[in-house]
Amino acid sequence: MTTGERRPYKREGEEVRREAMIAAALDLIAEGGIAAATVRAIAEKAGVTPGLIRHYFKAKEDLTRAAYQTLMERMTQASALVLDTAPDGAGARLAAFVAASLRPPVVDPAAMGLWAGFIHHVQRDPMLREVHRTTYLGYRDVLQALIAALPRKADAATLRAQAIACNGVIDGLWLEGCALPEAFVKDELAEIGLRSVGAILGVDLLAEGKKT
Amino acid sequence: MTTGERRPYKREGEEVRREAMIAAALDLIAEGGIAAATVRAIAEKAGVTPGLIRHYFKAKEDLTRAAYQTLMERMTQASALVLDTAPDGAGARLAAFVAASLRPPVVDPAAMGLWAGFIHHVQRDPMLREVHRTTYLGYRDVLQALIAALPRKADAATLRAQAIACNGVIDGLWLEGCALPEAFVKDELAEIGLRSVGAILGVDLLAEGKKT
DNA sequence: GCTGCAATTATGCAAGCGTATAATTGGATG
DNA sequence: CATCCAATTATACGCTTGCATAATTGCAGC
Repeated sequence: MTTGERRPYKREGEEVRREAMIAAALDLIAEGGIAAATVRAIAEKAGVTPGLIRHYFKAKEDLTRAAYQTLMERMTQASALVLDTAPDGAGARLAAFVAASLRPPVVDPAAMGLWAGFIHHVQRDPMLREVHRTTYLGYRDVLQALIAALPRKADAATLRAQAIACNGVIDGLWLEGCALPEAFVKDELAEIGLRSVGAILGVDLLAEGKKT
Repeated sequence: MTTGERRPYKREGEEVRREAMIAAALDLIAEGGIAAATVRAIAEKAGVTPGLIRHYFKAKEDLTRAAYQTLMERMTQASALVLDTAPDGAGARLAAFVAASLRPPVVDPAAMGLWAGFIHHVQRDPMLREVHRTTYLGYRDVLQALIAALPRKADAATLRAQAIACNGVIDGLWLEGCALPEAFVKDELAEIGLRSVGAILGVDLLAEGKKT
């Protein structure tokens, strides 16, 4: 029989542990849904014992909140990244942004599962709701700025409506690509997205997109 | 002390009980997410004892499957209903269909929560996946038929791409309306949807929609 | 190298979960 | 109105869950 030795461990800073726990939680939710992200499973994946979670998050709900915030920040900076390496020209930048949103790794069943898993909490928890609102509107503002940069004339109200519409196309196509990946051939969604956004705005984005 | 009397009950047909249990499960998921739909809670809401659920569904997963199928059938026939009362004329029918999809009661946070709650299961359970696939493609076919009826000329490939695109706009705007209802004024989404679908197809749906 | 304290592990509990199985009873049938 | 079976209830079991609390230990500062 074993001598009941206590598990050895290494001390870490608060930040390191919190991040490990959040990452573990997101991984588990992506793999097996919200139900798989139990305190014990998160602890194991993060390489700690369940008790430590309680030490850093006073309740599991707090960890959930932190995980959602992290997820949203990841998404936001992922789309910002595309613009860093985008070519010059308003049309080309918009085209790159749209196309990137409709191809892997953004189009990814796991990402949708992750996002969907949080929806219930977002609808009920005012804090999560605020995170959601801020992220959504922030994303739309980026899109609206790209649209505004196009060489056209458009008043503010039109601009807002077009940004909402383009955001809607992107989100909808993203959703369908994630939910039913085998229903579309490679790059089909990106092409449809470019054509649709172009039609809404009255410009030819497909030509711009083909350049990249 | 009570005399431990057994709860009286009324015998019902299989169909009645199954439907009651499915309805109870959907209600609970809509109200409190998947986690709230426990066997005991479903039984209570359906007016029976937990054991009876096992009598009609050999496992909880079977009830989940039946509930998802029912949800999808509801949605399908809800959109078909709109077309029954739609005015004559291809453009007007399409406009009515689009607008109805972007207004209550179709745009409804609870419906989205319900839908999101099932996503994880849909991604993992081949049977649910098939139900999803069939429903999605069926809906898109209806939309494609409406588009095909427009007085324009368009080849099959273009038709398919446009149907996907229009479906994407509708789904995306639906999603945003459900997720952030207060971010849009009344009928704003429907108007944006009509304008966008019209732009994609090269027709003026807004004029058609205004008539109703 | 000792000391102190925060970081970490270990243990335990009450509640709720899905499921199995046995005991009852409603109500159609003759 | 007695019979009988399916519909229904009742009870219990083994697991897992989130959470509380107590015991340990790594390691920085002296």
